[in-house]
Amino acid sequence: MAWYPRHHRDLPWRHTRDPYAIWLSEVILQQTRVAQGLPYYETFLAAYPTVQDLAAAPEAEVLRYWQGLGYYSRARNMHHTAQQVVNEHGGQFPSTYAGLLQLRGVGPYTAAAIASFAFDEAVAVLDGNVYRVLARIFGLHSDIAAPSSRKEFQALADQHIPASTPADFNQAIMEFGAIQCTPVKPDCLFCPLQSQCWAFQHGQVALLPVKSKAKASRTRYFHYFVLRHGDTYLRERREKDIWQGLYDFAMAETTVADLPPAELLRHLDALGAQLDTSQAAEPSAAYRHVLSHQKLEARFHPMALAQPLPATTLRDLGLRAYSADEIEALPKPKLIANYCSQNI
DNA sequence: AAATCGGGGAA
DNA sequence: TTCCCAGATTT
Repeated sequence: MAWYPRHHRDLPWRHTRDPYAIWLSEVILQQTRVAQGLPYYETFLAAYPTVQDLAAAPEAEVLRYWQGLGYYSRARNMHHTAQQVVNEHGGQFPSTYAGLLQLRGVGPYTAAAIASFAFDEAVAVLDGNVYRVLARIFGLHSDIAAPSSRKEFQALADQHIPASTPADFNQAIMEFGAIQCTPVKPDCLFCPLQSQCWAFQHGQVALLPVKSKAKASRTRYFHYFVLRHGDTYLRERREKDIWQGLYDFAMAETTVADLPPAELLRHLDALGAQLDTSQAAEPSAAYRHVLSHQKLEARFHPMALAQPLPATTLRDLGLRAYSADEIEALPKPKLIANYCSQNI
């Protein structure tokens, strides 16, 4: 806490005690670097200055602002919680850790952050930074990827947070982890905790924290049918799997790289699509896209419809026609946004 | 307890 | 490539 005032970054959410703004920043920053989340925080606060504004917005608009930030359930949960706060709490956020924990998308970390920053409750935050700082200083070798380790670290953090200045403690320990006690090449030479740090004293800084490795990701092959009629394109809203609530195209998925021509025809047949073969185009090159647990390889097949698909077919398949302007306003996965910006 | 859910930056 | 980021929810 002595280190913090001289080294911390000046970040906008540190200048407010508005639980709404703090909640917004914390949700945006979940599994997200400050540099990546910062512009989104400014955008959201400008678009929705109050929780009432956010609650009144259409979900697709919220997702559109969130586009590119990833983990889209955060945006859907955030929108739901805004409506919950307005409708069930009279527009006021719960003022305790336990109350905040009841909100959708607010877990132990976020509840502790809001409770301490907005309401001075003495609950310790436990994020990636805190795990790392505690593991090194106290020489804890428990696997931080294992859920069972949480209790041990949480108890240690709770044991050290001062009841009088919990917000300062939480800000300081996270900032210390982000700037000084970094994952790789921490600045031990100029560290104020050098003499008290178990890892430094035992030459194990690089070995802590212990974290088991994530399993290898699988590769998926997406074949998108970019069905155009005139200047409209057929799009679908994803309802499950990745990218829920975002819009892409009708598609087929395979476990190998190629979609056999016969299978392509079968899918088009299922759509009942009559194609304008005079405007036939080759499928695009592969667009590669990497997620935490999946590698995606997508090819886009642009096709012109000779006539619009029947309304019943569109409804059954969950498709709708959109103009280029409407497409711009739809929330899209980064992969799809990349394709659209180049081809539509 | 393990799996799932994005995207980007740094080394 | 690999790691990891102000984690939460579902299975």
